[in-house]
Amino acid sequence: MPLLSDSIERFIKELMAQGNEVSLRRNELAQHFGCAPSQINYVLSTRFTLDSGYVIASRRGGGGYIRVMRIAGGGENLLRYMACSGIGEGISKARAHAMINRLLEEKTITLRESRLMKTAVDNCAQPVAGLQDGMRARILKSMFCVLLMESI
Amino acid sequence: MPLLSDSIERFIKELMAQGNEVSLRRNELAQHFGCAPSQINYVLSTRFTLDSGYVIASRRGGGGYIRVMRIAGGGENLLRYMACSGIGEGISKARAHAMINRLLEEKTITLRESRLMKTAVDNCAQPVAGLQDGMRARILKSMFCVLLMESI
DNA sequence: TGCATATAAAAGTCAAAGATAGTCAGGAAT
DNA sequence: ATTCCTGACTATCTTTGACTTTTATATGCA
Repeated sequence: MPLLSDSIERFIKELMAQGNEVSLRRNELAQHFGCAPSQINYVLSTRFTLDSGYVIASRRGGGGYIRVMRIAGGGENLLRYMACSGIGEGISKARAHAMINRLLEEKTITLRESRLMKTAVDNCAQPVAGLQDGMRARILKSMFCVLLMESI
Repeated sequence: MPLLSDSIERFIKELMAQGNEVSLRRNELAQHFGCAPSQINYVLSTRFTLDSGYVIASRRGGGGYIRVMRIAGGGENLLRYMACSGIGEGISKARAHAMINRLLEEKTITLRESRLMKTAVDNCAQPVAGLQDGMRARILKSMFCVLLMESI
């Protein structure tokens, strides 16, 4: 008897065979496999991670969905390496900036993009009052300011 | 089956295709979509917000109406407004996305930039193990993945 | 006529119900 | 020991309906 998680993983990957994206209803999928809905979350969070090249987006409420996207671009490129292997569970500010600079030198990103990325990693790493909303506000503001500087 | 709210949103935006303003009768519109009149208010208050560049004016009583107006103009002024007045000490995910979408529609930022910004605000607001380095790693990874992704 | 009041015709508000998805602790299986 | 799986609880998004407020118009009366 194959593992439930493996079956669900394979099923989702088959759905994605055409195209790099698929949209799921969590409850439907759970019913199809006769398991708890939260099992789907388990599979997604263990088998469709950023590190393994997937991005998940979802929405709750009526008309809710889970979208699984596969990151394109096979093998060799620098970005892929950086995204998948170059960062572990944690990274210093210095290393983050170094990686961003490297992408800029390779012309993989623009100057503006590099500045947006740097301000995001710089500002995300300090604690802030009003936890979630406060952090969001700080990062967003810092990015707006980057754009504003650029436009002057 | 597309979501009712989405259909109504699209319908209103199509009506506005010519010109930056449209006038509606709430009850007529509700009847057209076979829904409760208050549904229209819901759509207006979630999809036609100030952050996303709309202003609503209305009048009750006989001859009542709802007028939806699109605020024109992007660039430096919009950025300055958003950076200075648009965000307080905290901001929700929904508002942050609305503002970023608006910048995109006004062509003040590119699609790629909008995706980088969204992923930064989305990922900065969840707790993470290994506080500072962990947060930096997650944001950086998520931004690298945006760059890798062909389509969202 | 001119004013006050009633009636009708809008639109607004808000809380509750419905419809999804997410989280997390803990037991089960390997 | 680690990975798998579930269920209870939480969070978010949509839709509705009962009730309120506002405005225009009709009616009645001095």
